[in-house]
Amino acid sequence: MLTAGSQGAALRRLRKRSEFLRAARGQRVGRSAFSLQANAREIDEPGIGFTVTKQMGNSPERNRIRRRLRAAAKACENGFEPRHDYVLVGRREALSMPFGQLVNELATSISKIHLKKKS
RNA sequence: CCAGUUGACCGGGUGGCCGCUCCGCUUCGCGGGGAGGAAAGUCCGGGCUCCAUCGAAAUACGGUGACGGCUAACGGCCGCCGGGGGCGACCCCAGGGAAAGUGCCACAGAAAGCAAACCGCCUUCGCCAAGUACUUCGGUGCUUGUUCGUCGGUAAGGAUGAAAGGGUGCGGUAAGAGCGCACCGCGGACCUGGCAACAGGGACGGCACGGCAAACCCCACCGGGAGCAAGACCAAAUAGGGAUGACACGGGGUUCGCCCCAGCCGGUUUUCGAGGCCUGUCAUCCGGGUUGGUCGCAUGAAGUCGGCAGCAAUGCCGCCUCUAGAUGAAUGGCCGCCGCGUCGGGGAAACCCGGCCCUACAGAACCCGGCUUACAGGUCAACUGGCAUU
Repeated sequence: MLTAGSQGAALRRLRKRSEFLRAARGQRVGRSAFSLQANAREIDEPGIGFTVTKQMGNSPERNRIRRRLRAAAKACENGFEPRHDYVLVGRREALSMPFGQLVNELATSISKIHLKKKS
């Protein structure tokens, strides 16, 4: 199932409703293109999930938001810390924002959310 | 060339890097498949599944509605008819029944369905006036006429309305009127053509039978309900409902396997009577909910090409193909090149340079056949009306 074996940074995809609810109880950081939620988990591999609600647009637009966020998450794969679950909630800005900016904002959001947690 | 009508189609291409999902294999990898014409709205029709009935019919309710055909079926499609619109190609139509019955026809108008009569027109009579004849000078008779009243006639004309009991013309009449005639319209036995809807002709009738059924209704035909979160199965864990059996509690018997008898009072079973039941442990079975997984799940009324039949929808035959299967939901992210469009500049033109956009509508969720709605830009074919040329 998993393309395991390579590195510890392989991302695990969240699929259960309970996993999303658990992540939503943790820290969160907001940006114009997305909102990042994170919470600790006992599994070593970091988990990532995506949420795009119906208010964001029709079905092709929602798909596009989720795919761009997924590609951005893949780009900062090494930034995610183990033993944590992350959920990205999409916003409409994710459609039009340049991809480089999207990746930068995600990287800073990840470091910020862990800084916030320690304080 | 310009304007238009109808039908069909495309809906970016090609590479690089990094990914997702499914399938296969020689499994630390490799190879292959991977959104649409509407996938949409969920408006119809089916397949499939469960429930009910296990047979259809009836009632109720809902739907459809010219005629003929196609289809698994349809409210779909094709052909044709009728009506309406357009110079035309062509387009639009919820297109059965109004002498089965009930009901409605606002406002206006005299009157909205039995026909009736407001103004008007005409006749009789009365009153009045004028003229005239006679006169016993008081009047009487006759003729004509405006206003008014009255007994009637009439539906030409006016006025209202979406609609006023055929239309136009001539004759006719006191005035009028299908009262008579001609043409048109209407009904129509019958004849001809057509499978039929219907079309053409039409003796005769003298005009009667207004509209609304998207008002109730009548007629014909069709329809059981819910839907893949249908439904089937597996596993785990949790609380503990029901049934059956064994053991344990009193007395007696015993061949030590077990058998027989008793169980008051009280409580419960809605009430009364009868009957049944009451405690604990263990085992088995049944039932209920939760979570996860597997199947359902893609070979089908399937598609390409060719042939035949048919005006067509469509059907038949042959060959070949396998063509997405996700489930917090894959089918993508980024970057080049080409192409399209558009804007600006240069140029006589071909074209060149630069910028923008690189697209519209929109994402499979069990599967098919339709309908409806949305859609940037573009292509092709047939036909129509003009203009020019030959």
